[in-house]
Amino acid sequence: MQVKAPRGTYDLLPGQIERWQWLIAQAREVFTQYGYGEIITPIFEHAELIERGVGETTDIVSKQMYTFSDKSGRRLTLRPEWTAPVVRAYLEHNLHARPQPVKLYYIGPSFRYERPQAGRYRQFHQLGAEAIGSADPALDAEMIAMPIELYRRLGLSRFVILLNSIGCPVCRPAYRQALRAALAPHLEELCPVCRTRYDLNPLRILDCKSEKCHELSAGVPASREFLCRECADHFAQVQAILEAFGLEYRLDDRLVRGLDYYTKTVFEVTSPDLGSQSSLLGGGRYDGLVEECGGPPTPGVGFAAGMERAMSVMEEQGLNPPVKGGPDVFVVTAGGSRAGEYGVRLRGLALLNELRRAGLTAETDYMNRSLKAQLKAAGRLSSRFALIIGSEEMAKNTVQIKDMQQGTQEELPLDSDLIGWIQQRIGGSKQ
RNA sequence: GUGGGCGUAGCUCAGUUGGUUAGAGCGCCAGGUUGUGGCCCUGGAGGUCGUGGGUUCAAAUCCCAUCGCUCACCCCA
Repeated sequence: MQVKAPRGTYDLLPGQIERWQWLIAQAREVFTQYGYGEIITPIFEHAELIERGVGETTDIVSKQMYTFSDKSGRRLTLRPEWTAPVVRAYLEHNLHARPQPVKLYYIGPSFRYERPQAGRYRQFHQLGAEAIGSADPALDAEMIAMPIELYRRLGLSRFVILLNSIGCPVCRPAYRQALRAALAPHLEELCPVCRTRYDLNPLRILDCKSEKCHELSAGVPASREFLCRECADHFAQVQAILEAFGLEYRLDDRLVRGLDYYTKTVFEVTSPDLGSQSSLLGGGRYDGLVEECGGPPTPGVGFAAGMERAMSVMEEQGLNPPVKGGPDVFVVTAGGSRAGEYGVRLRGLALLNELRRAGLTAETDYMNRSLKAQLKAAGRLSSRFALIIGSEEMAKNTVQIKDMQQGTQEELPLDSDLIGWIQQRIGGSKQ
């Protein structure tokens, strides 16, 4: 048997998961403040939804999907991203009947079959948001400002906002033609992939990393020069709002994004503290997607942020959640759970149970350790108090309570208000 | 799918031109106190040297293959 997590997946254990939970907690708080409600969709969807939603010619659909048939022969796909599933849910549950726009956020795993590397996994986690039903440029800006605010609260700094507009079905054909015209003389010099892109999706030639293609496409016109009146107007407003928010961004002619559904605004936030996969989040507007999925013409905009990427920067910069202390009390039973002292153990366990029911964080030993070793364990857990009970205490109906920080110890009657005594000393925050 | 780097204890790593029972630090467990943690001292457990084959009197060490990890390309979160 293979005792190893599958390639491109990993386990999160206590010690690292606190940071993960912190990220999620902060995200929930920020998204809620911005008026987004959480949505959870299935981890798998009908393959067709993803294929049509994301686009047949994209890398995701053409080579990165986990697609399988279930026992009834349905073709299903582990979701490679959340936008298409969220749009599906929007249509399925008639969310267009609710006040528009519908603002949703999500947190959870996505799957893409790729060779793993720094910041890239086969099961990775995204947190993101979608605002469906409005074409307001304020939402485009919100999709950038909101995650940036999340990063700010987590303590991340040093990111670069890349922005572009790739037009709409009205103006893009003209741009495509211009692009083809500019590249036509060099068609033979393009890489094989780009030669097929030339016909299918010439915009993608712009973000080809091959040196030759990069050179050849250097002088071509930018999509922004071909925007129709509406798109140009929209983009100007997005920029104005970002500026009003005090967010600095960089216009990037080559930012076209690899998913077919984008229209108008596209953006990416990158971090210099990441490896080669430097993108913290990406997103854009998708005014044609709802219709493509069988709904009425409905605008939408969203972003998806990589949780592993954020975690990586947080780790890099030593950004940790506020430290939580150890247990309030560690119950030490002298003589351990040895048969002869079982009465002691039983009394100790009853006390432990009582402490926990009172809302205190309480621990004990489960390894039949010596008194000394139990105290050591209590110290290792940074327990605030050690409550010690042995045969002497049993006889006197008392317990020893030791302050592990001060090193002081006193004896209290068993029928005194032990819990009150402890609560008073750990501060009133616990009930 | 392609290329580079790396696989020795739970973790981080030593291991000479091939040479005897493969080591250290940390961690873990126990003892140094008949019932008291942290520091210190002592001891202990723990390793198919990734796996398979080859060369050799002898392989952790050299060769081949294979698997895994990792970084990069493509692309993206």
